[in-house]
Amino acid sequence: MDMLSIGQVAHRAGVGVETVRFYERQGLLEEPPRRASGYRQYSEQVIKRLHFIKRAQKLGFSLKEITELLLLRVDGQTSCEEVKGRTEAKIAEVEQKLLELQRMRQALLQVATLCTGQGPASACPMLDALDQQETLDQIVGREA
Amino acid sequence: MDMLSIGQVAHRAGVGVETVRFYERQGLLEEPPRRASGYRQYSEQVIKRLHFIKRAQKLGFSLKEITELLLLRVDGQTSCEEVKGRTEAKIAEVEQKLLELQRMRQALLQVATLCTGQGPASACPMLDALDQQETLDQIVGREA
DNA sequence: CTTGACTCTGTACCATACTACAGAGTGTAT
DNA sequence: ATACACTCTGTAGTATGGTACAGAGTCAAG
Repeated sequence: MDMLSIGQVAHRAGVGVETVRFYERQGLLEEPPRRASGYRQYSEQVIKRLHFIKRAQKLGFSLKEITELLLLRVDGQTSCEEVKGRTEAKIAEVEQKLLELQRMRQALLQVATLCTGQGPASACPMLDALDQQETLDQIVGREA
Repeated sequence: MDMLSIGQVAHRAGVGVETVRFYERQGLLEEPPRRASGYRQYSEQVIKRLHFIKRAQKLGFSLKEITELLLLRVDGQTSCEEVKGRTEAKIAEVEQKLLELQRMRQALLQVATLCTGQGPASACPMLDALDQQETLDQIVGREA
């Protein structure tokens, strides 16, 4: 099994070398073994880990949340039940984000229909809507 | 027309005093006239402006984007069409995020069904699945 | 006229997620 | 053996959207 340098890892994962070290400091990547010189030596595994991180980020997870997702597998202390609990909490979180985004989408769509797409911006009905709380409050809802 | 102090403005708009000054520095609020003492004097107008900013933020616009929206209206050159275009771009952005979250939700749900909720984490079928990232890759999809 | 709340400027700080050095040592191809 | 790319640690800077002082001056009520 041949080892990878940090530069090779970064290149193959499509991130910067500094990012790899940053993730290590943040606890998203384990500290890899070192050569006598102190150079980090990675196995192929870390590429997959980096891909996982990037995907999760695209889905709106913060690095902190991703750390938690990763801990689900690493932490040998936790029981299977706890694993299930965390996963379900994460699902609830995702569903909450989905609801928020769906409401945002509705608001944007409705606001967009106001816009005729003609005339100067000074007379744009959409900007007017943003100026008058009744309109947008109706659309967006008036939660805290 | 009576004038408002920065504290009154902040209170009525539901933001902090520091936030009002911050928005001024960022160019989201015009520099208001001052009293002899240097105290800022605001008209009612600024309350509307602040509401506009908060509503646009709720729709997912960044302060920079909001600045642009505000400039669009001031600039007689730009058309309503441009505002519509920006809104539609924002809608596309939100819809993309929705798709990604829905896929993540599916992945988490499927992974959660593997978990019996019993026994130690070392024997958790879900963790096994997560250990072999191919499984999750399959579920989540393996785009760039 | 004093007290306490308010406001002023300027700077520093919080979290998030990197990114860019400096200055030193290392690996390798020719 | 020497050139040059690579890596090391540590620190500092970027952008976003604020928040929190310090130290000075101001306003309004009693």
